[in-house]
Amino acid sequence: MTKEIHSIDWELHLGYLIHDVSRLRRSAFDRCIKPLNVTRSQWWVVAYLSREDGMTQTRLAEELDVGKVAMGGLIDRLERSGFVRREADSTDRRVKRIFLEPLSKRLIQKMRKVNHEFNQTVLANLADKELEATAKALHVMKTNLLKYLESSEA
Amino acid sequence: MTKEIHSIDWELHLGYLIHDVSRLRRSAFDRCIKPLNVTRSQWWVVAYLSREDGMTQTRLAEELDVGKVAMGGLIDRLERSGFVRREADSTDRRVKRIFLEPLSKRLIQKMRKVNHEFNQTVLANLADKELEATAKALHVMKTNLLKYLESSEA
DNA sequence: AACTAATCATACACTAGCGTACTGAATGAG
DNA sequence: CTCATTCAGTACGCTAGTGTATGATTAGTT
Repeated sequence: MTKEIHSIDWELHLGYLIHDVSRLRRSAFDRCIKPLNVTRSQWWVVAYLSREDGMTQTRLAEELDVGKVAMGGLIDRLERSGFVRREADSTDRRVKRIFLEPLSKRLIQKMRKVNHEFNQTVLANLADKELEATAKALHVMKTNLLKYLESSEA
Repeated sequence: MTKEIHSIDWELHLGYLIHDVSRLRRSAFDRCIKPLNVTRSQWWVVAYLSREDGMTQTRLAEELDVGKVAMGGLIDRLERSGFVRREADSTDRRVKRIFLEPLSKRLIQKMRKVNHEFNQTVLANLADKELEATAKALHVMKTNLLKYLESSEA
């Protein structure tokens, strides 16, 4: 029937879809990790620290593409929950380095499993080839967006 | 080189990509509409009202898949900016209906153009066929996610 | 008619993001 | 060496989302 769909339709459709999938993905993931007593944003901090312990706050903020203030708040809450600790840098008295506490190691173990199961759920009924094509298209969009954001930031 | 990529790689990759594209899309869109003096969330409310003026707050919250409290706040701000007005329902004294003010009509006109240009930018260098395939894959993910969220909400 | 249920909007507390302004510390130019 | 600049982290105020609780009002049941 609607064989000839104009590009404007795909534009809108795709916009909604990306928005929806991303939102639903967040909701679902949040529900998955609720029992672990850590929020999605907080988990990302721990995940990055697990690859390189002792980063500075500013560095973490850059890696996660988040403002320094937001990162400060996240670390406040993570520290209060006992997942990380702040430590003063020995050579530069401005910087505070963030280290994982034992509690986080346990979290990381549990999260590995949750992550895998979650992806299985989301990507069910999709062939590798489709996933590859989708990733490629999304990558182009990402490039377009980065270019746009760069060009208009002046 | 890396011809044989295991599905686990795509899982992760795709997760990051969806997250990134969605985030960058939001940032870019926010920057686009900054001159219009309305936020992304607020714009969505106006957009939905433009299709059916005079909805109740609860109905709007459902349509936009947002909590009633969040919707209340959005309407507070939209009302303060003069984009909408609250009106008491004549038959049910609990409900307040939201109506667009003239200021919104002008906004809608401007937004039409912004939206089109924005999509052109994001979807540059992508063929219709690729967009179609991507939309299809995202739709499957959306279905998976909805099923999961439904099943686990008990 | 009276009591209970559900419903609409709101209040409060929390997480999370942004932007701007600020303090203290380090660094680079003159 | 000193002064200006840069940089790390924080404070404050705003938007936006969540969940839970509450008051008012309506609707349903007995």
